[in-house]
Amino acid sequence: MARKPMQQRAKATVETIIEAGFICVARHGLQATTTRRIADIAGLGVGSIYEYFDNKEAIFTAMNRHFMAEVVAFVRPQIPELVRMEIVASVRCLIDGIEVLLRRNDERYLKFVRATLGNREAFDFGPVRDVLMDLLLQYVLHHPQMARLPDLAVMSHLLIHASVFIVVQHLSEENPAFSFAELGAGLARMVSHYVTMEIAALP
Amino acid sequence: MARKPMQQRAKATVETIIEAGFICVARHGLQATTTRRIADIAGLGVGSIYEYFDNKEAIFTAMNRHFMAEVVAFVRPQIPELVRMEIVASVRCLIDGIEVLLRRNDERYLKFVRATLGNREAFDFGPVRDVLMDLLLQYVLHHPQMARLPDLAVMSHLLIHASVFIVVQHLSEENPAFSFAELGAGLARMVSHYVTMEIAALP
Amino acid sequence: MARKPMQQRAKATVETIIEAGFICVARHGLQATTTRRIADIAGLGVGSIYEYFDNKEAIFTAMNRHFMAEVVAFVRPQIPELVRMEIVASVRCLIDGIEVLLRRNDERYLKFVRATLGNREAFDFGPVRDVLMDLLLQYVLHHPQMARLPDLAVMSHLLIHASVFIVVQHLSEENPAFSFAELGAGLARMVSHYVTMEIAALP
Amino acid sequence: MARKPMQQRAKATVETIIEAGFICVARHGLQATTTRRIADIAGLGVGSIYEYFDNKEAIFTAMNRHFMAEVVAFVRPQIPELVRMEIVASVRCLIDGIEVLLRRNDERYLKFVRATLGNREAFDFGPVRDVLMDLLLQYVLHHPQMARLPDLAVMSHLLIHASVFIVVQHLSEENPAFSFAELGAGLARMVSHYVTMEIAALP
DNA sequence: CATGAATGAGTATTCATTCAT
DNA sequence: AATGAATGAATACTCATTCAT
Repeated sequence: MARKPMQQRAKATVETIIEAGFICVARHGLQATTTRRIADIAGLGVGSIYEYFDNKEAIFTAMNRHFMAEVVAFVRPQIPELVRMEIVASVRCLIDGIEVLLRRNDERYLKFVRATLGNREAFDFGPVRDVLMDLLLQYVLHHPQMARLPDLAVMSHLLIHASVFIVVQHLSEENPAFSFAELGAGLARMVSHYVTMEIAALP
Repeated sequence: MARKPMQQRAKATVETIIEAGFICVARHGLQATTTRRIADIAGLGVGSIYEYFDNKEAIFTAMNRHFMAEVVAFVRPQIPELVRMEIVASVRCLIDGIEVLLRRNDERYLKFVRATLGNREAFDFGPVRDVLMDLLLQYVLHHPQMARLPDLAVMSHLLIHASVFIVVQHLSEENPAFSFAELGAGLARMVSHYVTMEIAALP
Repeated sequence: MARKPMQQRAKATVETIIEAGFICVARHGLQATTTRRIADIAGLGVGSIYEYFDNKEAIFTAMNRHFMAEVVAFVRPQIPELVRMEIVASVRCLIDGIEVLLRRNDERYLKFVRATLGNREAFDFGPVRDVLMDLLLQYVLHHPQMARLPDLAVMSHLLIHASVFIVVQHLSEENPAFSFAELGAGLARMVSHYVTMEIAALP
Repeated sequence: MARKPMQQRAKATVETIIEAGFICVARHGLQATTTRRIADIAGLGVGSIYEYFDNKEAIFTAMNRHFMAEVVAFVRPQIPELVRMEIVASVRCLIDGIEVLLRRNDERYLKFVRATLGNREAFDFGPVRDVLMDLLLQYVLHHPQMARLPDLAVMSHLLIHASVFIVVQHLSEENPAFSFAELGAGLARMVSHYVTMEIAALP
């Protein structure tokens, strides 16, 4: 059983392991990310990993948590600003920020997301979905006419999931047929039109 | 080196192996799909697999090819009909058909897609993307006003990729918050509104 | 999952592994008997062991079964003769035979018994206890006055268990204070006296 | 190198560790008794164990010594009484006492004996054998006719070893076919009869 | 004295792949 | 063409022991 880190040094070690995990996945892929390799990158013995993690899976879980927390920490403070913008601007602003975040540190996070996308356990999208839902809710509160949109639940789910996948997918493309900015613009416009039309259709 | 199957019997064996692959992934997951298990399900010796496939990866590639071909074979004949429908009806018709296809044989294909989604090599989306692009192109040819839409390339890419992911994602959900039909309807409406708005905006 | 050996060659391999197990325990002790060492001694790759045994424990179980079967195969055919002898002669005859058996092949079996004595799973004494019980029963049938002995069940259990342990214990002694023959004689005399006294005490 | 505990507190710590060892073996078995677990149970850091013991083996040795000393401390004071009894009574009295001792503290000692029986190093029977030999010697001195028994050395060795094993074996049995008291009685009677017969046979 | 963080050799087990029959 | 026995590199995980603080 993994110990709870009690000393300051131990806390740092945990961080080191998680970071080594990201580096390893980025460099070698999920499959080739072995406990030994993580330990090597972290500059630790294999055993040290098991001082803090019950098993390999737990490292991935921690990595996911770490990443999701970072995204949330990036998005949440911007919500007040984002809700005041027009839809197109808001979406673009958000997406551009996300791109920067995903590309930081040699695309560490981007590669992690790509690698774990298929893996329900390793990739738990929850916290980010929640903050995006929150953003959307706040947006609606600032734009009351949107509150009357039908199927808001369905559409927001659809929008959020699709966006995440589209973004990851595009950022992963080696030779994309068009720029990320164009993608963002397209996404924004689609949302905007949808809202406009639906509201216009309301009695 | 795996020989090219020349005889009728050999072709059948290859098919048997591919089918065993799908069954195995569906039953035990990608990780637990070993050559031995595939051979067992196929009722063959392990060695026999290597008569027809260079390595395990090649089986997955063949499975992907097989699956994609099936989707294409399902979509292509419907194109003439689909292009004559309204956007909403067309999208819904297509998506409903896809659902049936993915759920056939104990969700064999759905489980395969889900399992290989993160894997760029095992999941090569190409042929399906092409037939969908083709459908879209034909659709535009039948609805000339759409030809003037700006960013058609971007938007079709966006639409197709997002749809595929959204569909797989929703079908994988254990307790979806809304029905697949609602999802299809939402998707269709979004596309429809987008087209309407953009065309209206044209000079 | 370990395969059932289907070919002749496979059967031989299973035997080889079991024998290697005995050699390894004899040479290095139970603790140091690793799957790799067994494989090395057997002249096989590690993997081959797992073709026929689910896990390491299963090898020990098979070894125990093999050993017990050998003891039984040694004792059972002698029962007809043993039951016709006097108690002292019968016990001595049996015990001397057992010594030879245990000392065969560099004391392979003796060392195995010694090593696994404490291990309820690895050392399942059952089959030997049964054949000894059988011998005792037959003996009683040939010496009807013994049938009237009280506590026959208790005493036979006591006798058998004690004998096994005493024998193993003595054979394991580096510098025994007295010979194995003396031990056997003592054991025999004790049994004999007990029977004589108890029968004499009967009404 | 572990220091010799010089202070009172250190002595107590050593005792704590030994007791933790017994608890750990009783709870989790020999295999699962790790230094870490012992330290946890003792409420110490792992490192502290190595202040007092050179290695893990040394803990087991100390535990064995502790246990054997306890048995000796239990038996020795009773010798004067035991030697004055009849054989049957004496044996029963002794054995019943041993049972109580082994069952104390959740069968701590019984479980320890069972676990280490096969292990020559961890289970050194010496001190107990010596006190039992002493008891036997004193007994003979009080019953001078016994002094003329032939093979006294052999028989006492046989008796003592068999008894120890039989007792442990029976106490370990989940569903014993007969009670411990019956076993003790049987053992006592066997010894008694043996002595009677042998003495009667003397010239 | 006491600690717990760090270690790394060692272990059982898996599985894609080969190859003699 | 077909097989299944054999392989061994690779992997996750353990745990006695050390040592800096």
